[in-house]
Amino acid sequence: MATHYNGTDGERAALDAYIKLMRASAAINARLMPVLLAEAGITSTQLGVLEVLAHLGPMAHCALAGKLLVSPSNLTTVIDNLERDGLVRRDRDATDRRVSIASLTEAGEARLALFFPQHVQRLVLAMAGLDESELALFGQLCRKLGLAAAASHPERVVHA
Amino acid sequence: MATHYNGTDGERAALDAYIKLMRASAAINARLMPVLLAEAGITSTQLGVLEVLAHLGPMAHCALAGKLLVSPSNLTTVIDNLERDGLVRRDRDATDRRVSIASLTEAGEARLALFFPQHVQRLVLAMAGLDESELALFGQLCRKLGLAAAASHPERVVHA
DNA sequence: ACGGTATAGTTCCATATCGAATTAACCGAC
DNA sequence: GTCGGTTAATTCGATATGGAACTATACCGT
Repeated sequence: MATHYNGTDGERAALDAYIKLMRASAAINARLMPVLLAEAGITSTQLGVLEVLAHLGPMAHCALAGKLLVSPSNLTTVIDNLERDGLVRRDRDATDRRVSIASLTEAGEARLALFFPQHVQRLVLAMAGLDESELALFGQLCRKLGLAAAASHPERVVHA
Repeated sequence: MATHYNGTDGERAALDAYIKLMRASAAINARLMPVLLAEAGITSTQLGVLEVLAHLGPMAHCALAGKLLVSPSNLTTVIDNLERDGLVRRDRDATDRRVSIASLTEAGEARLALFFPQHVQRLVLAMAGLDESELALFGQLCRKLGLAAAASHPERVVHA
């Protein structure tokens, strides 16, 4: 047991699973992110932005913040840095001038194409503690847990 | 599938599980941490420090950083803030004057005792997407994944 | 005893992160 | 058409976060 908390069984089960969840994500990221930053000059959140824009196309900041589960104010900073580095562009929406549409530049697409395959290689190594069937099961549990948590969290949009 | 990446099956499995892992931890923390900060004035990392000190007693910064998987420089900042708030105390080790021993103050123990039970209550709710047997299984998978990732990461100490 | 190396913390700098307040723009009721 | 509420994004201030450089101390081999 990772916790010594003197609560009910249910409490200790939840606390124990939570601690292991946080440890696992920290351990994985501690392996991946420093290399990514050193080799590609890209931080974790910046990668998230680039990936979403690459997969889903240009998107309003608001929608992007929902996808990435980060605050709008954080997103402003991250996109500032990406724009400064020439990887992302901001355009005002034509019909609603409040919204700012972020999209990948040519340089952004090129950069992503350059480092993403190696990043995935390292990801596979970092996740190698679980075999393929365990990964599938693990993913299902994560998804179930995450969706339930997000659903019971009224302020934040649920994103399937 | 959460990813559209055009890699091998193994790559997509790892990427998919990784994305779900990150989403789940973000969703859980998005539910827990704002409340903790608002009600107890305690951030996520500060809570980690308080918990470790409460369970394991006074500890050198170095050991604390290993337990929490954070950098020494980060820990300096966090302990600075905890010390300013009177929750933690620093003492120089008698035999090795390089090391700084962090320990809970009376106020720190009192504060922890005050908010921790409610925090655990909210944690149980946040984790309620999985039933007790699923939580146990999930914890095992997290642990296996995290330990493997940490073990293959030579720079950082492995902590069972 | 000395000198080189290793280790614990800290400082500094850049980035991330969030909440609150602010600004700009939209929209619905009247 | 205009006013009031709503929404999108930004700004601001505080904390977190990690790497690199630095300081102080310890240790080790000769």
